[in-house]
Amino acid sequence: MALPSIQPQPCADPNCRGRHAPAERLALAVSLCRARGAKLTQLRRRILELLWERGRPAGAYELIEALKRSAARPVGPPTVYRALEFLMAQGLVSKIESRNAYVPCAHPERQNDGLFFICTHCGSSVELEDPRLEQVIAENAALIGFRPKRRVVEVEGACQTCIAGGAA
Amino acid sequence: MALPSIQPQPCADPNCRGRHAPAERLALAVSLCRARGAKLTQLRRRILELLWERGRPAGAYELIEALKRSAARPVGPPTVYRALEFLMAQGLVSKIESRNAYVPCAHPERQNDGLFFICTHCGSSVELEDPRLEQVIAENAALIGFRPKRRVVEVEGACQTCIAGGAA
DNA sequence: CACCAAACGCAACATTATAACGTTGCGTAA
DNA sequence: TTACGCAACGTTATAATGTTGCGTTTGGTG
Repeated sequence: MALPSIQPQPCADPNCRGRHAPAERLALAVSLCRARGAKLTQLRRRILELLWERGRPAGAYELIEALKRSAARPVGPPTVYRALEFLMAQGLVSKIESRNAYVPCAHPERQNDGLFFICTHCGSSVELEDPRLEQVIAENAALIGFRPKRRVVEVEGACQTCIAGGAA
Repeated sequence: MALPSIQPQPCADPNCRGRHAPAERLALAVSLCRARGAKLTQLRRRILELLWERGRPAGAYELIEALKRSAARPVGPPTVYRALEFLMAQGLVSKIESRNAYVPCAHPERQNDGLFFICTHCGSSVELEDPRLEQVIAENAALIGFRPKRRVVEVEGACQTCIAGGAA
């Protein structure tokens, strides 16, 4: 039941563009949580799975809808929000603040927050990483004596596919 | 009536930290809108003024409350949201996505979006600018053939004052 | 088993944002 | 003057997102 045959692979390519197999990423999440003693329950795992399957930011209420169809019982908003809170605390999910939506994190095995590109036409999102971003933010924070805790970097625009397809 | 004695000063200091006199920034907004043929109506100006006075991100419903006290008649949510939309289109206001709140832009005379530092203790925010940020984002966007339109960069943490005061 | 803490279920509520439609005021032109 | 067009604003209702409070279940532990 616990995806026994799949070995999680730490992704070494910072420009992999988030193209991971959901099952493989899920196995990594299981592995990480076990190592940390964090309880990735059935519900939490199912929500993470839904996010990976979806391939684009999903709102909390979209998840509730999806669960209503796939789960035995419908789940309420508090339940989903609590699961998302857990997943975010574990670095398995990020919130896209500009859309009130949630995406699975490409690289939960690393600590750093991502840099998100969200297409306003098709709604897809891609997570990249760039250490220079941390650097620039840290330098600016130092200018004003600010101690950063969390950062949000989101870029809205048109993705390659939509540009090529003439939609943008 | 139109703040006749104050001359708006384009701020040349990118590290001014947003410390501007509200009246002076308001005069600049009036001047910019006139030059663009954009109508900075009484209501829109009043909302911008409230944001400058407040000195920290304000939610739409806070503004509604403030207007209820200061204006002849109460205004409804759509009215405030439309005014904010106008002010954002003119680059006079930015939305802090991670807080669902709105702040006046320090430098509407320049085009670029800011880099916001928001203190989770006192709620204050500071807007900085750094061209390297545009550079890093542009390079990453190029990697995936993405065409950026708008960006959100927000850093949550503890400000100098709260650190010094022991609150953080 | 008894106990406890964490996770979950549920109802109600709070907050943020928008839809849909009506009104006002102002400029223009017959 | 009247009619028209248009942008801003008003009003009501409602959608969308997120939270609180509290009771119940569950899974581990002595």
